[in-house]
Amino acid sequence: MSHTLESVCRTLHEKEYKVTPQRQVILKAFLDNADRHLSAEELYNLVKEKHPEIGLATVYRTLDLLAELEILQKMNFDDGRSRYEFADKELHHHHHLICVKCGKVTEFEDDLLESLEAQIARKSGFEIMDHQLKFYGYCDKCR
Amino acid sequence: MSHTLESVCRTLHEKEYKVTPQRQVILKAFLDNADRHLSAEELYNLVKEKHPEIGLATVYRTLDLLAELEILQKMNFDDGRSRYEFADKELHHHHHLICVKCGKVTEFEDDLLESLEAQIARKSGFEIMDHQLKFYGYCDKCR
DNA sequence: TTTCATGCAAAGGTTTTGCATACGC
DNA sequence: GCGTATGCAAAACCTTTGCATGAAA
Repeated sequence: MSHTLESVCRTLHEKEYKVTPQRQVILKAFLDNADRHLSAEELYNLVKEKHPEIGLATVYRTLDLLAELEILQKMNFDDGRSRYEFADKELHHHHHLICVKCGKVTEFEDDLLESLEAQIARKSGFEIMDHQLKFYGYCDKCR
Repeated sequence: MSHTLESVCRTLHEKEYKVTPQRQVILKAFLDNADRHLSAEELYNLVKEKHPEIGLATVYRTLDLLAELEILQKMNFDDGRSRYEFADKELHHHHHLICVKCGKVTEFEDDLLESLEAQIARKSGFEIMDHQLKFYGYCDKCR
């Protein structure tokens, strides 16, 4: 079950945040490019096409807010800027495959880390809440 | 087999980079704190104590060089700055445990991702060269 | 009407760069 | 002596913030 404009607006409403046109426009642009791991500036550039009045700071603030509400997750793919994706808490974790040649980020939809997590918790005394696994290599097209 | 001042200087020499006093001082400070995942500025502050003449830009340039030579690896622990650790290519990979409360980064010295890597390569067509796995949670002291 | 959100510009923090000087080899 | 490395300061880059204005509820 994925996010929709309506479901996110409902969440904003429940948490007593205002459902402004800017937030809706930004969210819609993000939803329309859900697979692209957009950065703030990329999203700003998309939004600007139809809504040049919206400021970059508003995009940053909206992304911050959605991340705080755990609707989005802030990610780092080592390209010097933060990128975002939907945080589907119910879904299994997925991993990221980062092409070191073209920079494309794709997802791999199996988790398979349970036994490793259990082992680490047992051996290290660390209480694990979350993880993030990135693979670097060459995508189909680049190798 | 880990890195030493001598081995790294030898590599610099072989690759026809100059073995300057600044590079040696910076490298020594890094070696003396090999477990701390120092950032450029932290390293600069250490170095400055005894060598106030060394500039921050030189620290950045030295870290860049050592990363390019694959002596160091640039890491990102989501605290807004790059951190570095030795890249021991021969050694097993290790994973990072990041405490979300105190920020401490510790290492877990088993890899155990071979079968997952094989599976991903098979299913996705991605040629995996490297990976990075971070666990977020609470360390011994913080929970 | 009250409170929160926005837009703009300025400031912040990290990293990079230009350039004259210094120095390893 | 040649060519790279350094130090300094300025610039570049991404992100956050202050503040007056505007709009949601």
